[in-house]
Amino acid sequence: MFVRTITDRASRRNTLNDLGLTSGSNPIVCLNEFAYKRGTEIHGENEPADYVYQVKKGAVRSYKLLSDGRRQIGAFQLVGDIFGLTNGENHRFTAEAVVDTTLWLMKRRSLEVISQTDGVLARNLLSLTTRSLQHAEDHMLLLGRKDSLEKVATFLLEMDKRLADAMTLPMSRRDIADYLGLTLETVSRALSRLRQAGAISLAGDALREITILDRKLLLALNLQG
Amino acid sequence: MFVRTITDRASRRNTLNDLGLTSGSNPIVCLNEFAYKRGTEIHGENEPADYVYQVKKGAVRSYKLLSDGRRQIGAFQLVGDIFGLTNGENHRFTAEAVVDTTLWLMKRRSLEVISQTDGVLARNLLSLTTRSLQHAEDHMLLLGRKDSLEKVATFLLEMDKRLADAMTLPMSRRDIADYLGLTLETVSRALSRLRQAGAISLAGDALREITILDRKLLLALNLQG
DNA sequence: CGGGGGCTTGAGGCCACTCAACGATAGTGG
DNA sequence: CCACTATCGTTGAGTGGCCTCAAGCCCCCG
Repeated sequence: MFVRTITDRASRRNTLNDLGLTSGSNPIVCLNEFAYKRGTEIHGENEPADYVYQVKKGAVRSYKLLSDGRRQIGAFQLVGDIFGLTNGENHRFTAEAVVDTTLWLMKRRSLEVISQTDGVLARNLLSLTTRSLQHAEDHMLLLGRKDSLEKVATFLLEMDKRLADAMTLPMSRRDIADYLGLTLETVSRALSRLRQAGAISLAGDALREITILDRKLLLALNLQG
Repeated sequence: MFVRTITDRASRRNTLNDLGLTSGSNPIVCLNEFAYKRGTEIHGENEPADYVYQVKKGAVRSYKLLSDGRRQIGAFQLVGDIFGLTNGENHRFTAEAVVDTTLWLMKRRSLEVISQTDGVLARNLLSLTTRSLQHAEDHMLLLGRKDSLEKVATFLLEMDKRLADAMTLPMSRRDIADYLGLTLETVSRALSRLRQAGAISLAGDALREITILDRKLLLALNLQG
């Protein structure tokens, strides 16, 4: 695992802009780049939240565990996503690298201090939190009220939108299952049914290259309001 | 349904304090009291969010619907709770009065304007959003990974904590079911099993007075991290 | 070539759902 | 006062969707 302090201006400005830091007037946020091997932990649940992270490369899963090992993944963080934000002192999820992943790190304290005087940053922190909340609200509907085919269809449409180019899923069937509240076998069966129905095609390494052939069919399964 | 503008200082100060408005320096937030009959809609999903609400008396359910009528209640708002906060222009839930309910209303615009200059208010808005997010995160774990008995046990402990005095549930079995991702029959069966196990007792109107007799038993079912 | 990890597929079982009957309570109107 | 109805909750019987367990395939890698 290697560590490097970002010194080139371009990288820093890019990230800071995502948080809406206004130029110049702010002290410099401590910003590091950090690489995580596939499967390693980024932060644990209930650990002190010292850093806020942004995905530069790779993908992250954030999850909670029950004491007997059942796992619920609350969200996947993909390139560009910011996570680790919290008002309290501790993280509420465990975060792990799904694949080899590079993150930008910021000191949480710095953000807190700056947001006291920088209204733009403060509003962007609220905006990020609201976006997480909205995702969680939609996901509650999925977990509580959709059947397995609908869950997988919704998942594929979400990934299609967020991965943008060439949909190669970074996560395993087990990860998908723990995100959707299913077992990996049920996910696999749902994907097979969608493939046989002509909605998608599966290819590549561990059948993780997925192409959407019939979007209407998936949308029909992604019932909304 | 009656409407009355709050004019007495005590009520106003009480509510504003919940949001952390600092005294004096702020323009007065338009604040009304509004009564809703049991079952009536407070605001609809995707409607413009003009107001923010605080429960003075009663209880509120906030839910999403699928097009075929399946319903997922994301949260119950009880006395003191603030809801209707959103960054976007529209509400993301439909909110209905579970029982006859009285709310305080505030103009959302006013809060937005004030929070531009009032750091304390801004931070409290973030804090409220974070609390909602935390609840949603915990609820995802429940919906995705707990069985019916665990769900009902968790629900009872939540209500016990939040209702404080004399636990008379305001909501029906159907509401509970739509909150927990179950059917009303399954909720009823789970309650019966908990009663037979000596964990709770049921009494009152529609068997909505629930007393916790054996907290350990419920806690054992409320597995965590 | 053996082993391991990830995925699929099949067989069988179980938990929650569906459908239905029934009791209790409150409100309504004759 | 009593039917009548509507609402809410409980309980039983049977079904079905998802889980469990197991086998087998593929691919990569030592």
